Amino acid sequence: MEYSSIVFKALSDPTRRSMLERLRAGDLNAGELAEGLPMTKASVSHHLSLLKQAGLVRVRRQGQNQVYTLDTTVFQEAMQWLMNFFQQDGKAEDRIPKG
Amino acid sequence: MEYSSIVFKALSDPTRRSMLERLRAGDLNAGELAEGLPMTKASVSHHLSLLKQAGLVRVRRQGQNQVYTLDTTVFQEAMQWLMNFFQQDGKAEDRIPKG
DNA sequence: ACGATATTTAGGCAATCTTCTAATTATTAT
DNA sequence: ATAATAATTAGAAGATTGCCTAAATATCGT
Repeated sequence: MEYSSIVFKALSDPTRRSMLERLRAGDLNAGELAEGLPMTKASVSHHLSLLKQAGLVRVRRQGQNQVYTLDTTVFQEAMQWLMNFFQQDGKAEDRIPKG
Repeated sequence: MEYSSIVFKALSDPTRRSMLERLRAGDLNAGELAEGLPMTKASVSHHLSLLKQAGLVRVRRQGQNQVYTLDTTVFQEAMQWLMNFFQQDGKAEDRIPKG
């Protein structure tokens, strides 16, 4: 699948977006990410695997835990795709000055 | 479904993204949007219906044609969601100065 | 009103997605 | 080595997606 598709698909699920939002405040392990979510840890694990695939998070083992970190690189790429709609040869009335 | 989900899901398909990119250059009718795409007009119509649902395009009838226009409002909203990851109480090393 | 053109809607099929339970792997503590 | 804890993987069910063909709707020209 195309890379942009993977990223936007990953962002299209509310559960995954809420995980990403919680990771903004700091790293969390899989168990912590599962807390409060109305689904099993197995399902949470599956969502995490998709986020990992999309490059939106990285993971490292810390003892018994898998610790997840937000990877902001891909966010910037997705943002850039969206920004191109305004900055790069778009219609005049939609254009934003380059600064 | 949540609004953000609808928008990101709409953006997650390469066919739909390519349609949006072509609409940047100017309005196109359904037939023109279908040209060059490896699928039937019915399928293209289905994709257009999803883009409309997401608020990414608007449509008006012009004689026999349905003319599609890019609606940039929603792009800005999606962009804002992504920007929040950097500007709003993110981790220090990811933060971008507010200007 | 009729036929041609433009587009959407309906119904169906295969693939993918989200969730589950059960089984497996990895690490820690005894 | 064994038991406990943390997390993933496997396999299955139900919903959704993306595509198709066929039928329906809307407009235009005669």
